[in-house]
Amino acid sequence: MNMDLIKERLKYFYRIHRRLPTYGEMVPLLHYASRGSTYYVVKRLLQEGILEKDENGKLIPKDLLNIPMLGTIRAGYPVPAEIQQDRQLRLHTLFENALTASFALLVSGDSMIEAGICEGDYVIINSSIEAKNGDIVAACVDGEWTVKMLRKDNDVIVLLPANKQYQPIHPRESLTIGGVVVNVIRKY
Amino acid sequence: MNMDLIKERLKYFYRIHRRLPTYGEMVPLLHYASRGSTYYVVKRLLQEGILEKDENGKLIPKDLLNIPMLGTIRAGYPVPAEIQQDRQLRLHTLFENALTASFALLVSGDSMIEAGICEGDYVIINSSIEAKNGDIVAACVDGEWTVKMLRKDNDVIVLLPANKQYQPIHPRESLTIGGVVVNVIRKY
DNA sequence: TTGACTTTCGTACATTTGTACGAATATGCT
DNA sequence: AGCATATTCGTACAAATGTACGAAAGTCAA
Repeated sequence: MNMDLIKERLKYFYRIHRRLPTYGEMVPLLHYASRGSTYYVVKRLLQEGILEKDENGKLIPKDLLNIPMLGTIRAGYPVPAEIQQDRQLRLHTLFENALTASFALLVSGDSMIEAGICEGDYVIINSSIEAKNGDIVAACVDGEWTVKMLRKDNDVIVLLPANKQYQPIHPRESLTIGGVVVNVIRKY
Repeated sequence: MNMDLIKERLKYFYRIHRRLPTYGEMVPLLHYASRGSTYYVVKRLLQEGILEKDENGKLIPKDLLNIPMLGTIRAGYPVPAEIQQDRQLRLHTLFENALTASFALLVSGDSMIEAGICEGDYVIINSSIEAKNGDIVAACVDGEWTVKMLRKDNDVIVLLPANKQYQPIHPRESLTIGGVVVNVIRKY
């Protein structure tokens, strides 16, 4: 039994079903003839840390939601991508701040283009994190919402766009910080 | 029984365990006294489309991995975010192309800055999608990897940076398209 | 209050589950 | 070849699982 192939098949099942298979369901999936075999093979995956069990003894995914991380790529002049195989981009880690007290907004407009936030992007806002100087925030200025960079100079708050064609915003009457942008997600 | 509260509790369990609870595990989680009750309540969640069953009759999450989608926000001059409650940003949908035949790369450099791809971003490359004109691709030019926009003019291929300080790349000897960028993810 | 729902509870039952173990088979090494 | 180890199979069993159903309790409007 090829461990990588098994991992692939489990990953496939997980993608389709959004859950791990039971030992019984693994029998056809992994092309075994009995549950004893799948039990044995899962034991090995547990030892290798590819799967985990929670405190109720149920299997939970560990490295299945992940995407192989091949290394760094220059977006400047081309240099070799330092291929560092077998690292994994763990989506769970990437979105750890997105799954609690968060909401998403679809971006329209181009005022944050120089910060890499474009029309059509989704920004994830965490409303439980306190906004620090320099954070990109979703703010309600004088009754209207926008995404900008927060700048505090001793109690004077300015919201800076990341596009030279726009002016900094100096809140007049009211300012509510809705939360801090913790993720930007783009889909092509 | 408050459906929203139940949803919250299931979401909480899912975040901790990365799987749905069994009917038995739902009894303490949802503060019921018997499995009959949780079975009843899950039946309602299924009717409302909050949970699903796969073809094996097992529960699978539907709206649990998701992030509330509050609407559109202007990154230009502030306008009211058109709050459209109860829509959900489904991470699964956003990454549907990322979970098959894909790998991730960490971006360094600034040659794609005008396309909103910045240093520190993760790009997800799908190697099974054929690159079309205008796609952002990971390509190996004369032995070195880079992220650029693909331009094909009758068999002449040019790789365009998205930064005026860089020149278009005209592959001399070899060009391999590693795949198409399907997602960009940024974490602050 | 009455009556019609809706929700919860407890119990029951056939299946499936995780787990264990011994026998059989395959694999690798010397 | 031989032997040791790793893997697969089949069977067994207690526990948990999904499901069904009738009774009890709760809710709500007339």
